[in-house]
This record gives sequence, structure tokens and C-alpha cells, in this order.
Amino acid sequence: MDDLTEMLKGTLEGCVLEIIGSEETYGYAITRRLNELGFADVIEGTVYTILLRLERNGLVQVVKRPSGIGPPRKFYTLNDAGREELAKFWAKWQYLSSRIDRLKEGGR
Amino acid sequence: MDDLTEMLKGTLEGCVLEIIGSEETYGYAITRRLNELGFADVIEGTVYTILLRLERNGLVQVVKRPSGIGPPRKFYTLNDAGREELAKFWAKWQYLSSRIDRLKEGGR
DNA sequence: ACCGCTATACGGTATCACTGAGTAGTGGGA
DNA sequence: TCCCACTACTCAGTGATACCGTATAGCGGT
Repeated sequence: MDDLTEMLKGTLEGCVLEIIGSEETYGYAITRRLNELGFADVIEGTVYTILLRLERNGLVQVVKRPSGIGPPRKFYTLNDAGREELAKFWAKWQYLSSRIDRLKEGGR
Repeated sequence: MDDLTEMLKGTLEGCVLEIIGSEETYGYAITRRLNELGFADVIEGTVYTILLRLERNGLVQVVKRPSGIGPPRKFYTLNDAGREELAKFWAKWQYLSSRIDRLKEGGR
């Protein structure tokens, strides 16, 4: 697949929110999850910048726990603001994709 | 609707390509068309920057014609490279939206 | 001792949509 | 007549985001 970078702007963060919303998890695992979901080229560094942004914007709760098989992990869960942001993301995605699909079908 | 700016990255240019592909047209009319398609907040300046980029990247043919009711218009049509780029855009959109929808449905 | 896998952080880059200001042609109302 | 609205395009600058490269570090196997 061609480069999706530009198209992912705004949506990748939503995907990360959705993954965190479905279960408490951490950066490295989120990256692997995105990869197996078909976001094949998304790399750790990208996910970590998103996670730090989410934390800075107060959308997640963070707990650090030892791993046993490597360095400690930072586990993320959504707080109320995060859940609200996630709902907004899906509303925006729904809105956008419906317009795009309409355009594709000839736009009447 | 909330701000779609970030989500439009990469897709708005594709929308403009699609509109040009369906009929020869010009910037101001493209903006109006996008607005009536539901891209309500897209403004002239944004469309003109996209059009100049398309021209610079050699994806369109441009003809200037007098208008009669205002300044002359620059009419755009897709060339072969433009049609190829448009096909790529739809392939990428298809790819992305299918992954996002899968994620939304629980991502199995 | 080295390598690979796991795990995170961070400065710098490119791209894109957007903003704001400027230029310009036409026609209508005060 | 003069101003305003609508039409129509250009361009320099801004902000947000994904991405890249590099660095640090724990753990297990050879």
C-alpha cells in the first residue's frame, strides 16, 4: 500500500484512543495491535508521541508497572475526558466518511 | 460539527481531484461544490493552495478563460498523472476506511 | 560479551489544511 | 458617483500531526 501518512493525520490518534478504551494497555502492545489491524507501517516512535500527547492533554490515566521480560511498561486507561474525546472521534469519522462516500457515488 | 481539519489531511486533495475529474471546473466553483457536499468549513484559500499544488505536481491541465461576471477563471482538467493519482487516492481511502471500520467493530 | 527483543523518550523534519492580507473584475443600491 | 457585495485568484505565514533517527535501558539466550 502507498504511503498513508497524510491520511492518518487525525485518525491515528483516534485509533489509539479506541484501543486504549477497549482494554488497559501500553505503547509497545498498541503498536503491535495497530500493525496486526493493517496499519502496517506505524512504528513505535509514532505511537509514543501520541501517548505523550494524550497524557499531556489529560485524556488518559497512566500507571507504570514492571514487566518481568523487559523494561517497565506504562499502562494507559481512558478517563472521562478520554471517553468523550473518543466519542467525538467516531462522530467525526462517521461524518467525514459519509461525505466522502457520497462524493464517490457521484455526489448527488 | 467539530473541527475536521486534521482528519481532512490527505483526503481533501483527493476530493478536489475527484471533482475536477468529473467535470472541467475552477477554484471558486470547487469550493462551493465542497460546501454543498457537506465540507462546510472549507474556504477558498484552502482550495486554491491545493490547486496550485496540483498544478505544480503536474496532475492537471489549466486553461484561463474570461468570466463575464468577474475576474477570469482558471479551469482545471485531470491529465493522465492526475487520473492515476485519483485512482491511488480511492485505493488508499478504501484501504484506510476498511481498517478503521474493522477497528470500530471490535477489530477481530 | 554480544545480540535480539522488549520498552520508552525526544529533537528535528515534511506535509498539509488553514489564516489573513492583498489584488482585481463586475454589477447594484444609496 | 461612490461604496459594497460577489466573484476570483495569489501568497506568506501558522499550527497540528505523523514520521525519522537516535538514545537509553531491562531481560534472556548463545
